[in-house]
Amino acid sequence: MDNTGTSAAARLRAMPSWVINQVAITANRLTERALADTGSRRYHFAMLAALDEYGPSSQADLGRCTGIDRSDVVAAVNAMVEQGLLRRRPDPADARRNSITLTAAGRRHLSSLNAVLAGAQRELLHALSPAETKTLMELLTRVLESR
Amino acid sequence: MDNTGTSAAARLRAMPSWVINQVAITANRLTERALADTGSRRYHFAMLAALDEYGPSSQADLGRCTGIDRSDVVAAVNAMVEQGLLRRRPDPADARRNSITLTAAGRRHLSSLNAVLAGAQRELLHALSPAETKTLMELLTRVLESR
DNA sequence: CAAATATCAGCCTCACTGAGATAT
DNA sequence: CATATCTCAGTGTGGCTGATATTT
Repeated sequence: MDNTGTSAAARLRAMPSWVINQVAITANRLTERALADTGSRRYHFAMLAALDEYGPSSQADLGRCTGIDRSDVVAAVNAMVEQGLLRRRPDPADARRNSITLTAAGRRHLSSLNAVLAGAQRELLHALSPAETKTLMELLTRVLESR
Repeated sequence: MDNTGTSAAARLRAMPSWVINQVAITANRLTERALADTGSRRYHFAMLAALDEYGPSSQADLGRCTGIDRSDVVAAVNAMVEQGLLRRRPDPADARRNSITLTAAGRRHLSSLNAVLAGAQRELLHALSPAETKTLMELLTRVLESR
């Protein structure tokens, strides 16, 4: 072999799961780099965005609508309560639940994360036209929703 | 929130890096499950496929054409030499390198992995037509090659 | 000399599991 | 009772870093 150009094996380049994973690795690198100076991680953004969209939620619901495991939700809520971005209170209507709410600081923080992450998306997809990006998203969404 | 349908937040569903990552998680789950009874992992398959395609290679080249880190290549080669799938010899032409070659057992093993992984791809993409799959792969490949 | 290779030890995040306590 | 929520402790992989020894 003489792989000067860092091009991957044809067998791998033709395998959907491999290509998808490589793109995901790239995407995660870019988003992590973008978030580096914000004090937040990807999980944090996902939960802030969900709370902004749905309003006060239980941790279980938060996990469901972000795809984050229940036990990782606990850790992320802990961290963000500590940072003053979230408030955690017992849910008066169901004592099993915590009611998690965005604070004003959390809402401000979310909007700065939005800007930062929008930049990462552009970096990731700069080779695609808007129409192609739309097509890509539709296809990926179909794959995701098919299970 | 009342997220009975497990549908994700709109903000996340609209973010390319999030959707790509979710699909990658799904893909990795399916491929790992498919490989479960084979004694191999994804890294092992990637390296076997590269060796089959390019012939005997150094570990550094193997890492480059699979996207696997140099230090993880060491571990994977160790495991597969142990299993009798690979042979590791010093490269007579360059004493810094090891020459890694497929054994007959390695070649046989690779073709059973091929079958198993083809099934996982079908599972992953069953919601897409062949033409859509092709489009998806083209777009993802462009994203990958743009960096 | 600088650059490339192989190896080792170790880090961190993420995705996930299992079990327990509490409440519905 | 079964089910749901929250929490904790812990696992395993994957992607990555830094250092070292050796060779080109």
